[in-house]
Amino acid sequence: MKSVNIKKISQLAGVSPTAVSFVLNNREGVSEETRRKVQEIIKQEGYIPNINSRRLSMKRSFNIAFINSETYAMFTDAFANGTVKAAVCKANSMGYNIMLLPEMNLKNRDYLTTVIGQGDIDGALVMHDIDPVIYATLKENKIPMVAIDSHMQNPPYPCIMMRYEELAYQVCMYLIGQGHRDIAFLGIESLPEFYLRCLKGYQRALSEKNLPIRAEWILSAADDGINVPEAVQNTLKEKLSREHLPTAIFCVNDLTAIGAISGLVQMGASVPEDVSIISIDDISVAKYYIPPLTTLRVDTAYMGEKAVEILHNIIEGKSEGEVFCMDAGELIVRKSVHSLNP
Amino acid sequence: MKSVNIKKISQLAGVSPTAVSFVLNNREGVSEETRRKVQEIIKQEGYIPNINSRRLSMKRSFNIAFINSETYAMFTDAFANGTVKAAVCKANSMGYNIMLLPEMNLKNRDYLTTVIGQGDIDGALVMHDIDPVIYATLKENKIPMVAIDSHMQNPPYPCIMMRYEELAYQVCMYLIGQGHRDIAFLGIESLPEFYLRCLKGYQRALSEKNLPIRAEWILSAADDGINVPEAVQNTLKEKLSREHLPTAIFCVNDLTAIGAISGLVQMGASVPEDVSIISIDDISVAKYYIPPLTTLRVDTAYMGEKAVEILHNIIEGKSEGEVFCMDAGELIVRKSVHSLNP
DNA sequence: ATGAAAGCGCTAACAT
DNA sequence: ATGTTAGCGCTTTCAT
Repeated sequence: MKSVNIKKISQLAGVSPTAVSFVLNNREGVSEETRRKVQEIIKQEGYIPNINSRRLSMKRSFNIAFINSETYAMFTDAFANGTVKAAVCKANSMGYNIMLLPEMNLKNRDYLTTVIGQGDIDGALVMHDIDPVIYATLKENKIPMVAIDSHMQNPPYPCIMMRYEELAYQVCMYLIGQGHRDIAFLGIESLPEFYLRCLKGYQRALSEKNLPIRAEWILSAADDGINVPEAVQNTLKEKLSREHLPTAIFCVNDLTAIGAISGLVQMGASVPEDVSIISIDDISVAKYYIPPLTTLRVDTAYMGEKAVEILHNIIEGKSEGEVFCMDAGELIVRKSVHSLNP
Repeated sequence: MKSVNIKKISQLAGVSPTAVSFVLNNREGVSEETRRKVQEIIKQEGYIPNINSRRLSMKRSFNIAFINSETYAMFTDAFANGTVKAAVCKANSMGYNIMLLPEMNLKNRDYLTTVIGQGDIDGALVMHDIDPVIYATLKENKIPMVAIDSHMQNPPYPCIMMRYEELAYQVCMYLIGQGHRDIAFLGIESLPEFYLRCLKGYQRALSEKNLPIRAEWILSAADDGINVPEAVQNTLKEKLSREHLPTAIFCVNDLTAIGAISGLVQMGASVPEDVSIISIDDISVAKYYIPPLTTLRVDTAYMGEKAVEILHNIIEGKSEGEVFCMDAGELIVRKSVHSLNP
């Protein structure tokens, strides 16, 4: 197809392929005059270097894999939307392609090994956390990775983290500020580390305001990580009775909040009149839900970009990787919290 | 890193690199004995051929790009979830990687040109439809593409299609079967072709049952393709009055239905008691919305797989591409439609 | 059926 | 600063 290659460019410019290569890679070692001449020819011919040749000689793929772990489905995770888009743009602007890998079950794990063996991955990005087996595979093969929004308290790998305890604290303080005293906590078991961190924030806020922490109001849904709202819905109907309800529930994320609201409505309670709901994330449907969710927004786009930057630095050997903590989020006040203040 | 290459394998097996290459690619021209011996050595050494070398010599990338057009954000399109996952798995099983490209605005279009110029794409997949400029770029560069769920009536490119007129008809007939006579149509302007096809089905159903088609009940929201529910919400509040409402609205997709419901609720109407809502898609939140949506489910996973198959055949020169029509969908009856039958 | 050898289009070490 | 040349690890043509 495209017959113009580095050799042809070098001939047209009257220089050696090396000179052209240097110009292409912005390296010094060519005179300004040569550089300009080469650049002109390149532009004139619309020349774009063949990436595969480059890959072969440099033993690098310029590919970053987006890996999904077995228990996690990125494309049903509303949270991931902003992150992925931003990561793709950032990666592209830095010369990487983003390669999409399937959810990592046993069969697909072999595929990962193959792709790595082929030399087709320079690094990997992961949403939230990574299956230990997959992580081991990456490590064995010296493929650097960065987790975006790790839920762990002390993640063993480079990642972008939110201060979830802090966020939970902030959200609960808001509830208290609105006059709530009977505040329940609602977490999901598929995200145990995340659960614990949020719970800590909840407990700290209540303690600080001398509010009793009642065991009956620490709720958890035994979800499978996929159908979160449904599991939450069932949990609520099972564990709460219409007659004895908290005035507010802090749900660990929007999907949980959605499940909670639909569960409460099915029980005949109304939100926010009977029970206020607050959560963390601000996923795209949050503002169209009924009632629109009051939730703590997280800057997902920035997380995606930052993750790519960190990964790049590891790939280039400029860094060992880091745990990057995001600043706190922004509370988006909508309609799911009712004020009890006079 | 991995120092084992085809040469080493050939030496260990006591044959030529050519023989090994033939074995790797399942080509004839080697004796059964040689083949077995080579396979044994390959297994023993855990040898995986270098993909970039392969790409260079074959002038093929084994990459399929997932392209998003400017006015469309795949990761906020709940519909795309199932499709993308299935497409990735299928593509991988056929030896392709899926490369994620950013939304195609002007700047990113240059990136597409670059990626193509680099020789890094064998074919492209697109959700719904593709920007004409992007399509032209692909065509100029002889990059085959397949659109998944094209909304066009007569798409000029290979694609997977739903019979939306048929689906709309089916859905409206269901409404009529539930005793509804005052049925409104609600489309979105960002999807004009899709709008028209659904409208046709709506009109056909009503005509067939001798129901009047009233201009005032053919509603359209002037959305930007991104914040669909919000635009729909506003449209409804503007064009409908609480006193004069249809008993049912057929919304062209779930996101539109969500906007419609929240708009109606804000107007003081209740769904489905005052107004029934039905739509097409069955996106993941559909069953958690209040009320849970009655909607026509589309087999998104199958669409993704089929698209990859068709694309592969074009890439291999086995086919010119085709327009593949899906069978009709499955009506998921939940709570958003109220029966008016005695 | 088998192997030698010439690419594929770059990068990089080395010589000038 | 510039050019020569030898890879990178495959596929493929062409002899044998």
